[in-house]
Amino acid sequence: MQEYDISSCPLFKGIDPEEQQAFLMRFISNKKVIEKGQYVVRQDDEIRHMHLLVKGVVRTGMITQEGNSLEIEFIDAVRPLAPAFMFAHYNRFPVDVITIEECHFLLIPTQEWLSEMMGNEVLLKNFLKLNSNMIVFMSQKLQMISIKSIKGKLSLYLLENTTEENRSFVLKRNRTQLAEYFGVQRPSLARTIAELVEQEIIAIDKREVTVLKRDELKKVL
Amino acid sequence: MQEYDISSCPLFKGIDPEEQQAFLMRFISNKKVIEKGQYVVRQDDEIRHMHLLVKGVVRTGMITQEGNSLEIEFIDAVRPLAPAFMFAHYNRFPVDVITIEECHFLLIPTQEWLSEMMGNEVLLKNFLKLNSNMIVFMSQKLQMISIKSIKGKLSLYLLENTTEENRSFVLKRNRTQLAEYFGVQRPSLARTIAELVEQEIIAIDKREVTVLKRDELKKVL
DNA sequence: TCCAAAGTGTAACTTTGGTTACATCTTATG
DNA sequence: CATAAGATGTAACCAAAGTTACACTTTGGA
Repeated sequence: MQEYDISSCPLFKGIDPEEQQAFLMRFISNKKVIEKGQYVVRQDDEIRHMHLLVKGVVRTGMITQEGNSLEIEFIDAVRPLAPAFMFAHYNRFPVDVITIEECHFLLIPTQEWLSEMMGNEVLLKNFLKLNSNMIVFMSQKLQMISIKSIKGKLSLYLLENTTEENRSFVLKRNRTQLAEYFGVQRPSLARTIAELVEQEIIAIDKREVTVLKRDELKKVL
Repeated sequence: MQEYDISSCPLFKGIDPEEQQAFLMRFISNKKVIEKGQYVVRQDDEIRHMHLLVKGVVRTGMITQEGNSLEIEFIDAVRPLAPAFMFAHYNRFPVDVITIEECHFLLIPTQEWLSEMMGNEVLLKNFLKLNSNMIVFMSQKLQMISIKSIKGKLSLYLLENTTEENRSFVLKRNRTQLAEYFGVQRPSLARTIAELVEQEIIAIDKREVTVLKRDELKKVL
């Protein structure tokens, strides 16, 4: 029988290896192997099980139907699929999931997953944290997207990455990626950056940005 | 001693009145009364307790800093404050919360709330559902907002509210509200609707919309 | 080290949607 | 029923960002 190591999954962080093994033993009989290039689940399929990817890689479609880049995400083992959606009233997968290579899943019925969490505080905490973190991430994304102007998005980004004291930072993304992150066209972003530089609100050298007039940035928001 | 009825809170749905009473008894000592017009919590305050509003009304600031309408929300008792954020790594309130009238809160330490959930499956399910529903809501909002053009937003909205067979439906919102929902200006929305009518893709009479050319709408997305 | 591929800045032009103003229609309420 | 407040359609104008094209720079391998 094939062994799996689920210790890399955030759900099992802080849980004894023995307990992890015991967990695996309980659900190994629910193993499902899916060949390369097949659908694991389709968008709007009802979620009846916790789908735990224990081996392989999958690709998911986008949550946002439109956007500058098709938001395709790859998920490596060991990770749960759409854990944040399984207990919703509309408990259906938000995206298609397709295998990139042969994948192994543990399918744990929702009710049994609930029992597992009731019996293991760490597991419960980890699951709650995963969901909560997802919400924090989405709120930030929502905040960014709901700012309409490029100048506004950029200002927020610059203000969040600097303080009064620490006026400089190094961009983690290149210009093209930054434009994608903001959901705008690259030349448009370049134009806006050039404007801020022109007005001496910021200075920029390669990836190093310095905020010169913090107040001006705040005024934009 | 004042009595509270928490049965209206989705967290306690399906829980016996006796259990609800027992719950209240356990935490009634952690009651906190806040006068009208005072801050309950501020944005970025750490969340150390489940804040259960058992009496009164609060107002929260907006999640989105910009948008057409300032997204102010009123919360009536009995509801928890920001339950989806309490277990996040960045476990801080996403918004300011201010009382509209005298409010009573039950403050349940995070760890104790966790224990309550471990001891009551229905409570746990309700809490998970609340979080999951929040995520579903946010995904939908994200999807809508991330479509850039008004034509696109409108098309998605129309397609979601009709089928091949059922081509008509009655708008739940008036034009002004619809524009707010899309996060666009009302005259801009009116212009776009007029265009779709002009091209005979839809027909509209007061609140009743009929999709005439479904394919054209799909083409937009 | 050299070269192809990717990233970047910039300019001209187009499209979209925001802004403002106003006339008309609808609705709620006394 | 009368009337005022709010909702709606429309048009002219303006600002912001998308689009396209191209030259120049940087980067990562061969």
